[in-house]
Amino acid sequence: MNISKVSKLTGVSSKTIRYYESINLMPPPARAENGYRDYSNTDVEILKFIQSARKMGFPLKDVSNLLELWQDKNRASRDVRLLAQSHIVEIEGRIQELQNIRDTLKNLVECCHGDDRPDCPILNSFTTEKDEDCGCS
Amino acid sequence: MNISKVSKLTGVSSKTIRYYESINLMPPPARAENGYRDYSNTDVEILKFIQSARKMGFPLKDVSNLLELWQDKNRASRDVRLLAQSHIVEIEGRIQELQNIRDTLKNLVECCHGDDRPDCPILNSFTTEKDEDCGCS
DNA sequence: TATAACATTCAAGCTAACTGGAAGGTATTA
DNA sequence: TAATACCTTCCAGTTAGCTTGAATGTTATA
Repeated sequence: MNISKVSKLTGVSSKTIRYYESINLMPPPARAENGYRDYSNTDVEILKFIQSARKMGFPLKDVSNLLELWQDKNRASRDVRLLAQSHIVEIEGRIQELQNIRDTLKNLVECCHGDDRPDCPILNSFTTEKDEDCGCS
Repeated sequence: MNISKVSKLTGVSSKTIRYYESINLMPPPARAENGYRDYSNTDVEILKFIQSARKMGFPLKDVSNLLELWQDKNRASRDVRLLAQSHIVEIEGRIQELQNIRDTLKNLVECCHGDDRPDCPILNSFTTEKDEDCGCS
């Protein structure tokens, strides 16, 4: 199976597949007589695995760990669980941060008359320190 | 006021202050006789403004727009409001994405016995396509 | 007076995860 | 046989937002 076939099957671009190989995330595939990469079904499975983990937001470094665990017959599910849990914690932190920002901005937007007048509570909030609540709600 | 003073006042490192100047985000400050940068109170205000906007998650490009609006006496608060609103939309999208990922992962973690056994639903979910719900909840 | 702690510029490096392009070989289709 | 659509490698560029370092000059402190 050549690279573009795999690309179609997995949704990963050929460039990216070669990139994953270059950083040792994927094992180097077999080569056909003409020197083309020749992928097996196992290779495709690996790539699909990588894709799934990426879609779950795991960075490549974590994906690499997960791959190792996946291929380790003696792995403890605990290890994977721990990795997933710490990933969850990290994600929740980011969600929290974004929610704080959103809430503040929403508050400010509500206070902004949003017309031709130059007076703008959003901009004001960037210059005057203190609570982010404009008290208009 | 030299650069390290400003750095302390604003919490922005000297390096970063120079960087902001180099990308034309900050206006170039006056220079003392020795060639050192000599900042005014206005400069400090500008930097504080930049910091606030950055803390709200605005990318430098948006910060630059906001700065212009801030300094434009004839600005319409509408413009700022629009910028803030589109920023909110973007943030909410990211929150949604992260929440989806978190929910899926949480679900998987709950299904994972997390012990020495090799069978792991988290890893399995990366190989078997279909709904992400493991049905154990 | 020595030295430490500032300041300057310019260039390069970092992180993450790719993407683009050039130069060249191979395979398929008309 | 010609065109086009693949494939290969290797190097460089992208984005965002800084950070590090080198070489050099200035100021403040002991």
